[in-house]
Amino acid sequence: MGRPPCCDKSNVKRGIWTAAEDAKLLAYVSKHGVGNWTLVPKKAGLNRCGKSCRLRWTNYLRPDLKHDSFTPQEEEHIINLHEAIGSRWSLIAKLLPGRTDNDVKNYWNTKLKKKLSKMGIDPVTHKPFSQILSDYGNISSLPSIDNQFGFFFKNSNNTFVPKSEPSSGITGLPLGVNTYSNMMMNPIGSDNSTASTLSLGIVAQFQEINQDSVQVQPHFLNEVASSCSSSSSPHATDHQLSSQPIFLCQQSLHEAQITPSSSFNWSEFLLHDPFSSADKLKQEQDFHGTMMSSSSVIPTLAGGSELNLNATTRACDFGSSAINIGGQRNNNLAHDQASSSSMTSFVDTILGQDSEMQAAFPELLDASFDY
DNA sequence: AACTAGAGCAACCGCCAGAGG
DNA sequence: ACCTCTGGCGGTTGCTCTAGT
Repeated sequence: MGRPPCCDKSNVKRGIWTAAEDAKLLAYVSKHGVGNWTLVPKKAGLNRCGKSCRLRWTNYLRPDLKHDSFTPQEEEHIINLHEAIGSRWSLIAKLLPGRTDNDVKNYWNTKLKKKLSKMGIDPVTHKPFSQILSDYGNISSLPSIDNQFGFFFKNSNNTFVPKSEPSSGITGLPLGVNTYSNMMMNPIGSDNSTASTLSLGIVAQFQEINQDSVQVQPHFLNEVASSCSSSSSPHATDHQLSSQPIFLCQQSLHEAQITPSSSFNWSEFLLHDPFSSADKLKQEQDFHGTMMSSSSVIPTLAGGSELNLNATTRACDFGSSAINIGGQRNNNLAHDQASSSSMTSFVDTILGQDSEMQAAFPELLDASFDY
């Protein structure tokens, strides 16, 4: 028959661990290392289930764990990763040194979900609520400009209402959220504005980058694409990603107009009140700066194939860097680079390692990833 | 001071894939 | 081949603390 049960669950202690128990477990693991967890409680003199010991060790006692609060960079990273791969906490935690899946999961559930909701962003799809509504065809009858901006909040009746604060156009729009999928799902419309022209060029370049990138990093892009498109097409295939026209959805003129404002930085948004007047002013300035500098930004995106991996990294760098595709960084570029450089380089490192792995194990390229 | 609601977090639950007998 | 267990994972629960009334 099979193995004996790891413990008698009816006779093991449960609940909060005491300091003495922690000390015993710590002493044992420090001396013998982690091995068969079913043997650990017996050898360590603990009246606990092995599973409970493993959990206590991995979530609390491990010496490499951080026990301080999450940094803004980690916060941004979690959001971006969640947008890219969903609630795969163990994966996300592996990209956050010193954090456990439980830490990340708790932080998401207690703070980040609420934060996103307050910002008018659906924490599941990472899309503005307005876009979700429009996806369901409920927004077409609503008038003009407010509908662009995802500033829908739940009222006391638990229904979404637009924020009453007048919008100046681009102000406070958290459109960097889901930049990748916004580009896929919110292609530029048919107006003749500078913004639209700008974005058309960007989307075209993004399409080019995207196609090349599929050749370079299919596994990576598949993962991102399948996740980002989960709300509307949860089972998007590689074929859909690589060959389907980018202009998948008919979008309203209003939504087309806002695309250039995909100049958004999580750190800025999360750390500041998005509706404060100071931030509004700053964001307006950013937007104007973007528009003024856009013509010089676009050519930098039109690199050859050697650029594409990096460009894809930028585009799918699930965050501040992704905004670069949107014809922007703005006047705060230097500041942002300084503040997020460690995270960006970290992501670049991860992606670089991924590329190396792909090169070393080309058979992985043929593997299907069904999330 | 007492009560309540919400936040934060540690721990448990249940499922799954893989491994051992 | 089959059964059972382990280890790992994501989801959920429940306890503790704190702020508000």
